[in-house]
Amino acid sequence: MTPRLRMLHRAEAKVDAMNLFSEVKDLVLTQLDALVAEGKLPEGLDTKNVTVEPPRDASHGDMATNAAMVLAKPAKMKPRDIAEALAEKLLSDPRVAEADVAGPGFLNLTLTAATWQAEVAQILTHGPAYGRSDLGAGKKINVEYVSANPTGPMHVGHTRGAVFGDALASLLDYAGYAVTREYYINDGGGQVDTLARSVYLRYLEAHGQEVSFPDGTYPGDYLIEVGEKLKDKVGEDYLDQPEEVWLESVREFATEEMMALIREDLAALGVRMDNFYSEKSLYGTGQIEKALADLKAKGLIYQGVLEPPKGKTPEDWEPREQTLFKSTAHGDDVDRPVMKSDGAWTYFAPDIAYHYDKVSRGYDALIDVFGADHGGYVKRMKAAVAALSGGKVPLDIKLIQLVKLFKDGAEFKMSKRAGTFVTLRDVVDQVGPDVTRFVMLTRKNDAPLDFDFDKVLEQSKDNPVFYVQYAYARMSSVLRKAEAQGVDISDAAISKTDLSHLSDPAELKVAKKLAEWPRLVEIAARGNEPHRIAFYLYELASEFHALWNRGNDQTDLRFVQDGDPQATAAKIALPRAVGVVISSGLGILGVTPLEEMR
RNA sequence: GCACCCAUAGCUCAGCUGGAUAGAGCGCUGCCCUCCGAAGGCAGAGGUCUGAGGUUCGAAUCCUCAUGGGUGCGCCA
Repeated sequence: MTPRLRMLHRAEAKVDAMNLFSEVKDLVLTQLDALVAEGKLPEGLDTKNVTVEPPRDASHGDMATNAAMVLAKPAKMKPRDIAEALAEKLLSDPRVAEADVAGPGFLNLTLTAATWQAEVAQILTHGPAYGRSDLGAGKKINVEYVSANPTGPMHVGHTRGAVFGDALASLLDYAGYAVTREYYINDGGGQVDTLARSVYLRYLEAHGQEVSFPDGTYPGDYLIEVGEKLKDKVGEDYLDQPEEVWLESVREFATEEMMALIREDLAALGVRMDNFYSEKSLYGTGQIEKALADLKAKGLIYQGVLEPPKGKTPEDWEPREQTLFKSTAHGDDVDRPVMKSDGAWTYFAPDIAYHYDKVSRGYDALIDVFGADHGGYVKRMKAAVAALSGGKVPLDIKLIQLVKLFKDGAEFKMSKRAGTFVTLRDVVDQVGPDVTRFVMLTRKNDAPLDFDFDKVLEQSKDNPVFYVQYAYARMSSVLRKAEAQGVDISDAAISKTDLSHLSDPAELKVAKKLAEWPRLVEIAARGNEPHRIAFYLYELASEFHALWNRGNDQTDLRFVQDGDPQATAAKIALPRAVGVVISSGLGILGVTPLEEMR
């Protein structure tokens, strides 16, 4: 093995300072180096595929490494021979109790109880910082989410995207990135004109006129108030006036009103943006021109005529020459128009300019959170960012699938026309922000989500929100009881207690689950997958509930030892550590832990 | 027609960027409260991971094809 590879190992170890799995992986790599030095392994082996992870079956041990199998071929040795040599080396580490070769060449490791006890102590010492990672190494990352059109209140579909983006941003922050949470306001296109016309109708209505809402306007009640506010502001000035007189001013007024509404919706959900970026600000300021000039300089802008899509040619199709972006140069299927045949920008042009601006602001990575119906734009956006940044800034686009609503046991279909339109407010007002957020994260972003109004409020184990909160409440209850016994329940005091009694397999099982937390954070952050946090918390809660019930017939496993404050003081470390991790996890999801279930 | 996403227990879904005998919850069967919150726990039954090839020590995971769903496809954002 080369010195360069050894240095890589050390760098990894530093990154994952508090991750026990990484520490053991580092140990494995170090011992592989030692075997090389002793001439028992050939030099120059590539160890990048060596992993240390929890085995699927706990009876195999605490951790398993595939090192022997990965290295067998390049080393031209039998996997079992490598595994046995490595096992002997690893046993010299005080943390390793057993090292067994199994199956095709797995090396199963069992760690000493003291190692797990030390991990629990780490949790109590570091508190919320336990599990924090510097995986991101302070790199700047921009997460764009929600970006709902400023034409009305947010609905349930937006809600899922908002929760996902917000949790992802928190997760990345926890994993050591410098995160910016950003909202792109689509205030530059035709739909804000439609909004302005709709508000104008409500304005007329506020003046006592009878109005009707033709197709292509927004008939929603939420604009009534805006029409009245407009009346308060401008009085009769816009009555009987042509559109040229009022359109621009009403548009601006209405957009601001809608953004105020959306900010309130976001606040109700507990989402706070760092930055609102206006599409309109890109027009007439040379920004779009600048971005396109950059692409043009790279030879990616040209005049051309697109082929009609095969199999589904629009009836009114006719070939037109347009200004096109050569997105096919960066993986797209066809080139995309940036300027219409009448000389106006397409929506794609400001999108390019917006992402150009993000790149210019020096972000190391970008993430866009879109609705699944925008799946068709992924390739072109990635192509644009790849071109603008010279391939230096990765863009990950997360598509959020639909939310299906259920009420009274049946699917609840939304329809703007029928007025059965469920807003973010409807949901948050009925079930609260915490439940809304957690439930929205109990599915992968690209899987459809069923949201059942009755079920999410149910207090039973098939409601994951309740199940996790219940575990936290039980933990809190235990601490209250301990305190009533006169035990000092501060984390500082608990962390100083002797943890060597934590040796029952049932207790160690919980400690092992806790030790997975830092590793899980990194896995979730690497994949931009906050849902993993929610699933982990459910599993952790499950382990905790199981241990709790063991106390029913095995009294020494109870956290509160009646009439024995000393024993209690020692026993509450584990539940408290569970509480710390649950609290951290819920914090990433934006959910407040409950100390009591009421 | 093309592109992207998806297909895992009867149902709803996980599956840690290729690991060992594929896991939870619901539902079903049988147990556990004079005892820290039973709003919970334990045990059992339930699978050709849609199908067929391929890559390799090893595939639910990666590649190709097929089938079945979802989304989108210039002058709307």
